[in-house]
Amino acid sequence: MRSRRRNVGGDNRKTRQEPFVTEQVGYAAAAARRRDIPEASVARLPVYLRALSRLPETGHVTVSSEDLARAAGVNSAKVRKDLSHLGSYGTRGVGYDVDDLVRHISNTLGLTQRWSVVIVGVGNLGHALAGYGGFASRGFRIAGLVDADAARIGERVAGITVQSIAELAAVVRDGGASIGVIATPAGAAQDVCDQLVAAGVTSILNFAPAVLQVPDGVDVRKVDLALELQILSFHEHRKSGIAVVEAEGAAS
Amino acid sequence: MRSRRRNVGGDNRKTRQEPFVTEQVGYAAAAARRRDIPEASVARLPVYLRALSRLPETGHVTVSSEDLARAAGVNSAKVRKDLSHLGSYGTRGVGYDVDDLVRHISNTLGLTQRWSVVIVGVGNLGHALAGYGGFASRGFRIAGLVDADAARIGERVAGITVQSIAELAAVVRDGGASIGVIATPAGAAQDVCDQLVAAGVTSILNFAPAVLQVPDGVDVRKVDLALELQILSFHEHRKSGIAVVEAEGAAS
DNA sequence: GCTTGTGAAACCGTTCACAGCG
DNA sequence: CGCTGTGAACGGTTTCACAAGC
Repeated sequence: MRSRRRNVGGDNRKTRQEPFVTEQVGYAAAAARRRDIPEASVARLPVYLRALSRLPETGHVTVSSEDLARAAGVNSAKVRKDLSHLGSYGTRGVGYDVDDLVRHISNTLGLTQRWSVVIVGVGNLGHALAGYGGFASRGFRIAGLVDADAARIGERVAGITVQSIAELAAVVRDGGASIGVIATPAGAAQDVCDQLVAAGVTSILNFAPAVLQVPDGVDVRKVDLALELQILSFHEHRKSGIAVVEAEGAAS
Repeated sequence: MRSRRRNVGGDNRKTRQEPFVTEQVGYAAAAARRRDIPEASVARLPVYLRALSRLPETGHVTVSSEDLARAAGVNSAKVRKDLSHLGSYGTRGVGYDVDDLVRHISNTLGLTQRWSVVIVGVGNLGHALAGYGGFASRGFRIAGLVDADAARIGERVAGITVQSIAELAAVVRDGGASIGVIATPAGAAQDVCDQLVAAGVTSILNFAPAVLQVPDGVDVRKVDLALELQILSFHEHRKSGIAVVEAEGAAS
């Protein structure tokens, strides 16, 4: 079993299967079709899903790319391109069937199965994450909370008892966790990351302001609050700079 | 020098001024030069800054693009391209002066001035944000915490007294806040956003799982936990799909 | 020598515009 | 007719490769 497999070129176009495939033996074919969805599209699918989830309440059975685009804050060409990567599930002249689309996007994102998540670090942020409703509501299960601080072990957070980081491998194994969330200080992040990977976690969501090294086959996404603020700072600064330039331009 | 198109990558902003490339000395020229740094580069500058901040401790006075690239988790060509947007501050055959680079990046990002931030919503996440050290340590000041829940008003969080959302405009004005952080439930986000904009906030960091509409000139960045998890879910799903495909390939 | 700075090429994502089809 | 699906054009980003210069 080779583990290295990134960025596979769309070499083999499998036969366009019939539209009804759900979770049958068409699994492999579905996986093959799913193979080369651009990352940028993948990142928008959850947004579409959220927008779609509010549509049935308003009595909509179908939705046009135009309407969905408005609800998702993008343009309609993008919606159509993105959805075309999942296959042709729209009806020309009509739009997309809402339920159908929800099902296909959910399938594509792998949300039909329940993923287990282990959260490392139960400080301010770890607490907030453990209590975050979006975890449970979108089918993610918290397999465990671990922390390096002995004083925190045994504490109950969001109904879960905090365990020692020494138990990490056991928590991952017993809870079947494949996703790890790092909510530790930056200094501990790489070490925690290594432990997560060693325990078998293959996807990591990193909240620590640190660059993580991981082996091939492990996906990392980062969320960095200070970075976001600094980017906004740049734009604020630029805006005030432009104001100066415009004032000088007007004065001359 | 080259005259780029005035296409500043962001999502929303108007600023319909002509190219007007001034090579004058001083603030206006600096602002003009700063005008067209690609968004992708801007997003990496904070990462470089963080990597650089740990270098003096190890006795480094200069740093090569190669070393900085390693510390930042990117490649050296990218580092050089990015830094070239700030001007030519490196020395061929030697590298970049660390202090110099920190100063130039900080200037570019507007981190030489202290920005004030107002946080709306003091739930789990709001608490975590208020207590987050990265705010203060990178020169951001919390101008105030506001919440719509009457039961929370008066509560002290991270040394700051929570005020009513009715006071938002006053908090923004008195605190000189130009950045707003939305940490409310999704349903309240657009309303809060409108209030922030009305109060004069021109940059928003949105943690609520909602698409925000803002007028031109206001920058929005979003941080979406559920979305990040769903993207990881996709990759987990894809990996297991590939495992299935490979197993079937081996079996046939 | 070594490392920066930068055109040029390759790549990727977005937008346009219209053919195709219900 | 209306809307999807998509080839083609476009624009931004990354990577390459090497000339410039300490």
